Amino acid sequence: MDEQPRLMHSHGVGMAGHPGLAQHMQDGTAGTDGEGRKQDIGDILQQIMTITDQSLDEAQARKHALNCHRMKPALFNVLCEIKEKTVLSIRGAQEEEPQDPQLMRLDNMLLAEGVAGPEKGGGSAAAAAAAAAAGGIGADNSAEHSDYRAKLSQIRQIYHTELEKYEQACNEFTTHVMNLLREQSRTRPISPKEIERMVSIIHRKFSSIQMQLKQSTCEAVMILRSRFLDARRKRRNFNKQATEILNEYFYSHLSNPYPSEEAKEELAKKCSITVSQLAFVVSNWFGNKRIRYKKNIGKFQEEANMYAARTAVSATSVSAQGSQANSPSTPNSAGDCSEGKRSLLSYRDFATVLD
DNA sequence: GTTCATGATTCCTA
DNA sequence: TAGGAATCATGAAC
Repeated sequence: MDEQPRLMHSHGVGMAGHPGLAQHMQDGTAGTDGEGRKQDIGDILQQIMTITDQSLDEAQARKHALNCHRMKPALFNVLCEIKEKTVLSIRGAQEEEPQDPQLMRLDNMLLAEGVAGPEKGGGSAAAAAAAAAAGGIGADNSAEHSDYRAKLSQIRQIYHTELEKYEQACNEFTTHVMNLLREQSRTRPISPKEIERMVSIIHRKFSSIQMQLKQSTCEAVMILRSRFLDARRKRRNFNKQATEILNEYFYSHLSNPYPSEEAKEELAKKCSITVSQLAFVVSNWFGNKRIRYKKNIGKFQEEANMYAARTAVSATSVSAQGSQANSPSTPNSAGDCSEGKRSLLSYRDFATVLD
């Protein structure tokens, strides 16, 4: 500590190796005339230049002396306070912004799509919803559905990997900066608050990078979703077996071709329509079939006869054991046909007559 | 490329 | 709200 007299002047405030500067700061009167001022500046510059001439050991020793000086904490506290009251406080006020609504939207969307948050059964409810909206037939559709789920899962995986990378990088960088600032705080006034602020600035920077990642992920999900949903109008024909099952039902219930919900579901299962809303697909089929049969009974006559014959054979073989047992549950009874649900037999009869 | 068959969608009505 | 009717869209056959 024999260096201290060199470091500090009589009033206790001085910078290591800069007595002239300390003196200048201290009395504030140096250089009242031009010559004196020039002399002071020259001294300061000289002292700065001599710093570079110092050996590393000497510099370290000075640094250590400064760190150990009894007045250092007090001086740094004062300087920190001054900083707080000036530039940093202004910057701090500017930095306190509410959470970005855009980021919130992205977060919500990623949650809704099942990309962020806990994994929902490997493919998310959104995938199921999209698949349901797409409807579809048999294995074809379930394959498409699983394709959608697989792709969504890939997106999810990439998103989480990237997110993890960003978080890791952010943590590493934050730790590095914090260590650096702590180290620097020995030689220049840096308050813990300032370090905190710096950390939050870093976090904000990284979260803006994260936002880009979230944005790209959302875009990818949207593209995937639109591709999948665009396939809604893509016609996937029922396979032959499914058509046979539906036709069989249709012609065997020609007097009332309006399958109940249960019957529709049963038919859908029989036709291997594996996704939700399967009854909806069957409804479409029956809707189309009814209208087309009605419009062109003559054309369907042969088909009707064929299925009628089949039903008759089947009914004979099954005999009195209840021929309906093999077919999906009974349709809405012909007796309660409303105005819109007319028997198509009358149309066939007319057509037969007209033929 | 055209035509046909047929699944899907939309609008309207009872 | 379910079903009819019209229409669109697309796969398959030629």
